[in-house]
Order: sequence, then C-alpha cells, then structure tokens
Amino acid sequence: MPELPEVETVKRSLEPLVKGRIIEKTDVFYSGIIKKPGAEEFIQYLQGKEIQGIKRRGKYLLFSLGQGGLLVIHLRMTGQLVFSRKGEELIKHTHLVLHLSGGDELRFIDIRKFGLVYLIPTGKWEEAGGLSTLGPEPLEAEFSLSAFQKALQQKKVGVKAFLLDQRNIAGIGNIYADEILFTAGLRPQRNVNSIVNEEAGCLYDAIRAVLAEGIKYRGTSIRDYVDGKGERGRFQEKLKVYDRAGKSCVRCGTVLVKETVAGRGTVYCPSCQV
DNA sequence: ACGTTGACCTGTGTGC
DNA sequence: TGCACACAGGTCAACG
Repeated sequence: MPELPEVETVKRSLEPLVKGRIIEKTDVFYSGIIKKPGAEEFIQYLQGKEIQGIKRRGKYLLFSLGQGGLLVIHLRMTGQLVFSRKGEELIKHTHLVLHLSGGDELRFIDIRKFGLVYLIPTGKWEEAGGLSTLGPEPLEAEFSLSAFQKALQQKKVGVKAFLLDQRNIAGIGNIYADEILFTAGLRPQRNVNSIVNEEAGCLYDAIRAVLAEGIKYRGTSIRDYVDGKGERGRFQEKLKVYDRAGKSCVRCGTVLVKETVAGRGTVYCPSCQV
C-alpha cells in the first residue's frame, strides 16, 4: 500500500488520536514482524511509555516514546495501522495491538507479513533497516533542484529505477513513480544521464506536484490501503497511468502500454512520454 | 556500478 | 466449481 502520501495520511490521521496516550499493554500475535529487539523485550519496553508524537521519514513512521525510545514502523506492501475502539472485533492478520490509556487500541494488520517494526534508541537510525540511508524528503526544502540535477548526472540508471531507489529520494513507490513520469513526460526506461536540465526541472516539479496531490486526496486505495481511522483514500480516481494499461492516454488518446521496468509492472504512454 | 531474479507472504483475478 | 498461474503500494540478498 503505502508510499509517501499514504504514510503521511496515516501519520496525520493517527497523531491526534494517539498523542499523549500511554501504552498500557502490548499483544504480539505474530512476532515475525518485530525485527528489533526480541518480542519479550519489545513488550517489556513499551509498557507504560507515552506516545509523544509521530513523524514520517520516507515510508517509515516514527513514534517517539520518551526516554529516548523510538518505535519505527514500515508498512511495506499491505500493512495497516488502525486506531480502534476497545472491544472491536480483531480482524484476521492482526499481528500487534497496543492497548492505550483511555481504552482504545492501535492495531497493526498486515496480510502479507512484510511489514517491519523496530524499537530503537532515538538517533540510532542505522538500527532500523534502510532508515539511515534515505535520500531527501521530496516535499521539504532539503530537496533542491540543483542537487537533484547533479544526482541525475552522476548515475547511469533508468529514471524509474532512480525514483524507486530510496537512497536517491525518500518515499516514492511504484504507483507514484509511474504517475510522476507521466506528468513529466519521460519514459520510465530513459537513462537519467540523458536527461537534460529542462527535463530535470519538469521531473522535479512533477515529483512534488504528484506527491502533494496524493496527500491532498488522502492516498491511493486500490487494494488494501486505509488510513489510521480505517478510511480509504481517493487518489485512485485521479490516476492517469497506473492500473490503466490498455486504456487510452488522458492527454493524447494513445493506448497505454504495460511492461516490466526496474523489476516492476510499469504503465506509460508510448506517445507522450519520451 | 548496474541489472535481474528470487525470496519473503497471502489474497485475488484470470483463463482453462 | 475447481485448479493453476500471474500478479500485487516494498525491500534485500545473491548473482552475473
């Protein structure tokens, strides 16, 4: 499910509901999602900790717990973090439940079990998978056009592979990569070192515009994605290429094609993406 | 340095 | 209806 706009929407929907709450008890139903530390220590540590706030970095959610503790969650493909009232029936694939003060629960649900949970000391980001090697946040000022152009020139990869590599830019996944490339008018296979400055400017603008639009519509719910209240997003209604293979291009009418690029299903317009 | 592929999992949609 | 197969918002490791 979750790329930057989805994770950001989860963060925004969840934060007012859980901020200031105390974790009174933790249930772990599938310990495989907890990467660090062991399940026992994990449960022990959380006991009595306050959720002071939530941050997002790329596709990671960071829960600050006070006393220097950070709960890091990555939803991968099908993970959901949902706030639930006490007593609501546990649905299948619920792997983790945080029981909060006030009687509500924060539940981690994940059909495919790819999701990851880490408990790390604040600042020790290298202990949580790829968190420490993430590139700039594309919607923040730290993401500058000049640095972006330079990064493009330095590499020799297809532009879709470049966008998907979290070390280059944090938070773009398969759906938004295709939408961004359509908006920028670039073929996914296009080598980044062939991208001239004007095109790089278009791509830079498209990255920011498409991701911002995704957040505005609260994410893309094609399959499993829901926000922290269990509500679906609406950006699937705005998609121009993703999931539209065989349909006509909204810009020029040409039939959109699908092929594998960078190991992922990729849809583009063979006529207006060059 | 780069790409491709398979692995991790479960569910859904398709075609026979 | 049943079955087999491909494919799915993500990353990693192994290989060439």
